Amino acid sequence: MEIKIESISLNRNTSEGLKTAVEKRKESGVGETLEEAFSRIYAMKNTDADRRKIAEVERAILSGEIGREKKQLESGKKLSKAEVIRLWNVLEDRKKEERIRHLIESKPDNYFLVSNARELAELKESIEQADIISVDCETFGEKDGDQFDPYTGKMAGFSITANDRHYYVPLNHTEKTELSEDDVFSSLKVPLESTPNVMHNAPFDAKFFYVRYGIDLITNLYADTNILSMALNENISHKLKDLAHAWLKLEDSYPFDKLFSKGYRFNEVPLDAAVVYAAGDTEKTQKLYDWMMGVFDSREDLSEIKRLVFDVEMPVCRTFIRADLRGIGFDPKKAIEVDRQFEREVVEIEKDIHRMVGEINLNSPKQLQKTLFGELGLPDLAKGSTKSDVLEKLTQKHPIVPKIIEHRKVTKLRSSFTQPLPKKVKADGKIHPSHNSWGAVTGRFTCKDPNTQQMPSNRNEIRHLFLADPGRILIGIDYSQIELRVLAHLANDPVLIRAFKEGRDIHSTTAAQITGIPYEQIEERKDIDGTKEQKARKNAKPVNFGIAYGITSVGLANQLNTTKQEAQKIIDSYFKGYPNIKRYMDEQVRMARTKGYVLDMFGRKRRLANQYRRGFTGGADRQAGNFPIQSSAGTILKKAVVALEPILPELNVNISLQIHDELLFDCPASITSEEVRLIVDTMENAHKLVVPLKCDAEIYPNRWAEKVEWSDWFKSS
DNA sequence: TGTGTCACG
DNA sequence: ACGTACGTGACACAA
Repeated sequence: MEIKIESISLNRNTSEGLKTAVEKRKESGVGETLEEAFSRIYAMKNTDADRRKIAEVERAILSGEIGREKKQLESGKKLSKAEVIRLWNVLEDRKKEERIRHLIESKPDNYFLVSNARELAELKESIEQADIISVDCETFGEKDGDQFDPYTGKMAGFSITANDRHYYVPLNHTEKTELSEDDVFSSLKVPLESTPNVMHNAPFDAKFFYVRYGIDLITNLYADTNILSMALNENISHKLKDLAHAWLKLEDSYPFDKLFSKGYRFNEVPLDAAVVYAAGDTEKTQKLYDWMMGVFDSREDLSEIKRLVFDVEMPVCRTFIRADLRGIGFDPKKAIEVDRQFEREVVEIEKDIHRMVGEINLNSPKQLQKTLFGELGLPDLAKGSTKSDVLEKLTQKHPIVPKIIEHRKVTKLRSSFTQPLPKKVKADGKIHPSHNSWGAVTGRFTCKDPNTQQMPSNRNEIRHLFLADPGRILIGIDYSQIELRVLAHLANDPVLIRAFKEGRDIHSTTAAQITGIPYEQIEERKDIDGTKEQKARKNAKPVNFGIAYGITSVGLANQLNTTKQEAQKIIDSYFKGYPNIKRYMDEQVRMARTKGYVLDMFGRKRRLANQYRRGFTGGADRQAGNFPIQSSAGTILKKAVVALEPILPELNVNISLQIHDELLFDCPASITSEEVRLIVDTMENAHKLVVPLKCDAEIYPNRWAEKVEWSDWFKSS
């Protein structure tokens, strides 16, 4: 590898240690001593990282390790901060070269580069003899490609660990081997697909193998060390190298960008270095897996979470790798059309706003602050914050406020949805999001590229851009009030339990508990505008939502736009009406404070000791109250996914998306109402609580969220 | 790179 | 007395 060094060393031969002022003056070369130059640069506005770099360069110059840049010296320029940073980069590159040299020299005897037919045959045999292998791939992006995207990125090569032998198979390196990609996969496809495997971040690697080479590592995916790691401790860093360091006490290994220069791609790494780096990753994965399984098996208290991992998490992980690969249809033409319409709306709003206050960048909270609280003199209710729930309260004070809120909404829709989404469409015309089935500390999913969990639900233009495949329809099935049902179960609260058993409206029930108005009276009069019953129910909704978050008077006051005192009264009467809920929440807080963690219904754990130590006491209390509810609800949906596993293929149905308490299914247009009921029943019976679970199904024949009535759809088809 | 804001459940 | 809703990811701005 070649690293360009643009500077020259003036003083490599000068003796180390103290130098005279004369020498320093000479070295700096421009009538300023180095000491003066550095104190000048130290006095500038520097970040902590900058200061570290400056100190490093100062040390290197004074020790003669590096000299100033030739170009700068010749033109008589004083040492600038920019030059210091450039010199730091040169030093960094030198260090990288040294690390690579060390890496190559330290190659263990059980690391093998697979570069010819004989070595390939050896690897094949190793895989065939192994009970389980670990797999990892190295990727890169070229031109428009993204190294993290299996649809546009490429695989430089992959590594395999089998029976403590660690192989790297280059596929796409600039340094060629005797093997083509065809040679490799015609030999290895069967053993790779038929041997149970373990990966770290399995969805990433499995998708690359499947998309680039049609290799299915999903069916035999046995464990993902990222998931195992979440099960053992959700709070730590789950990067492979960090885990190997923390748990295996393996010496620190450098991540890619600490080893190779900026812009360097893995396919450009010399093979003798690549093999050590890449095979090191599968060795770590394998050793982590062995270590973690040892921990799970030796500790009785971990048997429940181990069951959760292998009976629920791993099957769900596999299901969503397949869901992401299948993707979901998208309508980019319509997206552009909708974007144009939004643009027209924005132009109109901006005209109105400029008429009122002149030129202003509405995207800049700073400028907005100045205009609203400065020039217009509106009251600053929240320390200068201009977020929309604060602005909402000023909407009567000045006609510009509702305009700003509307402007925010529409520009948000454009910048987060109509503009970026068409760029996410792959060659097959579909969007392929990336679900992480245990991405959140609460066990919930996360999703990215794009995050289909945050498509707007109040305006349907965006969801309508997602399409059913030709000849097929989308069906969305969501759990109704699953968190409150879980809470009723966990807290064993008689009022809440009875409400769910009798199929009562839960917001009216809470309104009755808070106000003392009889439930039936609220139900009767809740649709009549201006009645106290309607108002009571409207106020009860945020209470029901907030209760699972660890409600506070300030939080509720903000939601209801009322005073802290008023909110506190509501909370007090809520807990008076639901005494067991209060007791349950207190119990979680006590558990978190004494034991340092809380548990959900299925043994999933949230460790909060650190939060308490850091003085985030109130926050940790609320997290303790929220976790069992959020986690249990999420796990019930995951159990439903597992329960559906044998059923869906029979019905020719696939899961497309997950939105926390909802699944979006891709179904044949010919699906019958009985078949949909079977899916609903399976979801409702995924787990038995003391209250019934209830699901609602919506039929979307063409576009997501564009629903037709159940009765209409099933009579016409 | 961190902060503020806002989309979702 | 203090500072608050829980959990995410994406984007624009300001350094």
